[in-house]
Amino acid sequence: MQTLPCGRKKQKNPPHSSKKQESTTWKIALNEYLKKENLRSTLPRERVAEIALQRKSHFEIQTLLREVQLKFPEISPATVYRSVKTLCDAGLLHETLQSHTGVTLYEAHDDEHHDHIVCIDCGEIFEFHDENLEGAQEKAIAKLGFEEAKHKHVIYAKCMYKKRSPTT
Amino acid sequence: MQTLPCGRKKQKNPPHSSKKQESTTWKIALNEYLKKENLRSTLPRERVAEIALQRKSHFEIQTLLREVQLKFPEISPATVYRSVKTLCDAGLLHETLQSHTGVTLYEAHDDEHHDHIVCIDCGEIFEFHDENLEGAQEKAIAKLGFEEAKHKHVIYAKCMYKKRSPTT
DNA sequence: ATGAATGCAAAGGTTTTGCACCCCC
DNA sequence: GGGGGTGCAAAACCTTTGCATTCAT
Repeated sequence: MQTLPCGRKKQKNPPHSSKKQESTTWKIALNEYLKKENLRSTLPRERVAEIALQRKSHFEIQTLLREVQLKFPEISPATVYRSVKTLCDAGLLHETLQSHTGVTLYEAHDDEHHDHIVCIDCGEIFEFHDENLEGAQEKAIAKLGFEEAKHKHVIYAKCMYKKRSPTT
Repeated sequence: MQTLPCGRKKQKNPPHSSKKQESTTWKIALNEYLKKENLRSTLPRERVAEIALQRKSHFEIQTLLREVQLKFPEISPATVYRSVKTLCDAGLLHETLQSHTGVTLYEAHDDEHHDHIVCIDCGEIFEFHDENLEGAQEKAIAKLGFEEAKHKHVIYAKCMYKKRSPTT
């Protein structure tokens, strides 16, 4: 979750939420998936999962890769890539969108739907949800004959962080 | 420009439009830009520009690269990449969005603003413009404190091409 | 013990860069 | 003739793959 453009923090996990429970939820889900698919639960994969899933916002695989390498140098890049793939298959992670530089970003799966605004200046990504916009979009899609479907809605705009820069 | 989801063709350049004039417009703009920046107008760059700018819809740089290599084997990949960069700087081309496979797409600059729908099944890209949606989006952005700005709006949805596929 | 998972290194694919040469202005 | 542009090849990067080994079940 990102800082809102106005500078305030949007608290996704207020101080007294049931955070601890959350952090084990994915382990259960992961193991369920692994069992179902006759895959095995291993330490390297769990570590990658841990690091990937505790990230609250969008990350690129390179960032994850570096963090894993830092904390667990013995885990190879190949394993990170393979684990991310598995986590996507398991539905715990999904590709969200491309950053303003064109890199694929991942995000922990979240049941509440949200759209994204990517700042074309600073690259910051903001999540938001707007009923009116959802409605208008649905209508527009329907008018064009598209089937109702999940959508990723990404708006590239300018946040106000850089407002100060004068004429640069 | 793409086939509309309903199967009809949307004709962007009807048979008797002033197509010829269009095809030289970019040369003028390009040369203006080059002059302004003290750059030189050269044949390889012009050829890349020609091929890139005559494409009516979205293309990936790899496709362009292959087409250039095919028509002008003497032009090196490096030149293609460099030319695309220059054309972007000149405002004649711009990165549009990512394809459903995550590759950056380019598009010839077009004054009329449009949004994109990417079909998550077949990858087909459709352009559209919807006033209501634009309005709702502007409001949503404003509410979040974002500065009015150009936006790229990409919706990933399902078109109906694959409706026939039964249970695959 | 069986086969999935891993680490390593090599391969693959795309884009960038260094450099000598070329050619536009 | 000066400096931008080009082609070539090498380098840089990121990701995937093959294979022997390890390890979960």
